[in-house]
Amino acid sequence: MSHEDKATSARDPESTKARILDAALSAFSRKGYHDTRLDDIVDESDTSKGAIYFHFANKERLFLALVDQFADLLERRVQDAIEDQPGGMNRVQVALETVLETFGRYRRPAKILLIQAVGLGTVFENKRSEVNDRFARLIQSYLDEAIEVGDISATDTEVVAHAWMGAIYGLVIRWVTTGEPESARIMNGLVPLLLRSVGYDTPMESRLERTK
Amino acid sequence: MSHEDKATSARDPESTKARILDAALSAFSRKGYHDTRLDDIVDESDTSKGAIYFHFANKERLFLALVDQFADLLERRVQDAIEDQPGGMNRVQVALETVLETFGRYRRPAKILLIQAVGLGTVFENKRSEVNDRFARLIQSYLDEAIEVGDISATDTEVVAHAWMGAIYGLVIRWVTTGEPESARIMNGLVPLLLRSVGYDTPMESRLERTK
DNA sequence: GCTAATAGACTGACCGGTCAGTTTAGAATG
DNA sequence: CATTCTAAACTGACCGGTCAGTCTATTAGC
Repeated sequence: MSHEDKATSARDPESTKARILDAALSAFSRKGYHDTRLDDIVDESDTSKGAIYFHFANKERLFLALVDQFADLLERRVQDAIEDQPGGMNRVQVALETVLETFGRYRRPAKILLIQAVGLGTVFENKRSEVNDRFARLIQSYLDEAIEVGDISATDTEVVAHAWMGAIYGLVIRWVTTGEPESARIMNGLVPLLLRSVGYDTPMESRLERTK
Repeated sequence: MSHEDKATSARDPESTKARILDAALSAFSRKGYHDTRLDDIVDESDTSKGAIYFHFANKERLFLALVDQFADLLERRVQDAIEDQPGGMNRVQVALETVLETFGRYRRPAKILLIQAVGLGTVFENKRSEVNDRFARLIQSYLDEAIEVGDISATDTEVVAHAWMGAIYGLVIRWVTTGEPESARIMNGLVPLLLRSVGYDTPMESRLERTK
């Protein structure tokens, strides 16, 4: 027992930090902020308390790092998906789909942002509403664009954007916790619903139903 | 100073319990579950730790009592508002308006249900999703009714109901925390938006805009 | 109608576990 | 051997929950 017990690959700060973030993601998303002990993260990351406090100022910062990390990812993905889209309502639709698809692909970070970051104190609440507003404003700007282009008629786009975020959150939260409305059903049901809410009947899928 | 200092009406179990619930409502809605100390509630209610534990099994139960209290109120109000409404889309609209109006009138309980009850452990999460589903199912049943009557065409009403709850939550949360979109703006913007999302163009307000 | 007994409501000092954060010693690297 | 990083034992504030005891009201006995 001595020089290099487990392949701890000691001396690779980046990998250590990544392992900590990984374990934190797993633990926080499972048990929430308060029910996650630093020692849980130590165990799961196969590191130590000292390592955590070397890389992060405290528990709160570690948690916030995860939120930021995911918010950045989400924004990047939306902007990448948008950029080679023609203006107007197309962008709105792609933005919505990307947000949904990203939440679907990254369940655990989504859970942290949408659930575990809620109802903690002021610091977290600020961060959360900061991230939230960031995306609401993004959507809002695409909506305003679509209005300018004439794809849809004028409305209170701020309210629309926040309502949409809320609708997405509501369903994703449910899906993340219960697995219930399958992601396909969410995709197929929600996006047209939202688009219709601003009077944009989604093309490329004619309405088949019209019973009675 | 003597026989009956403050109108503390000491020895009135009902009023004591009510004072505790009141103080708990105030404290929890302000600081959240974990940041609220039992002693905060003791101070604010002008009672004692013992009194709290006489009336409630523990901190958790005290909190859940508040959630239940508000959920019951909300359901009662919706059902009262609904009952003398003709079937179909009218009910849907009135239900929506009542939910919104109730959240508006009872800010603090709303904040507890929508924010402070999120991201606490399993017990709370279950309670929250129980309450949430209760209202989603209520809305869903009115929607199904409206479809049957022929007011709107068929859709995935479960997804719609949850999306609507989410949209409402999203805006109310924002309003409760920042005061931002004034409640009038929410009412006027959100309800038509939601109704339009299922292809029901709100009557009694013709669309004026249609630029270009 | 006075005292005693009982129950119910309430008080608050205190206990004891928990955990974020600190410290210290030492390993790896260059 | 200096620096950077990690391990793990340790500290102590903090706070939910307990409980022995007090206070008041009501009933029973005489």
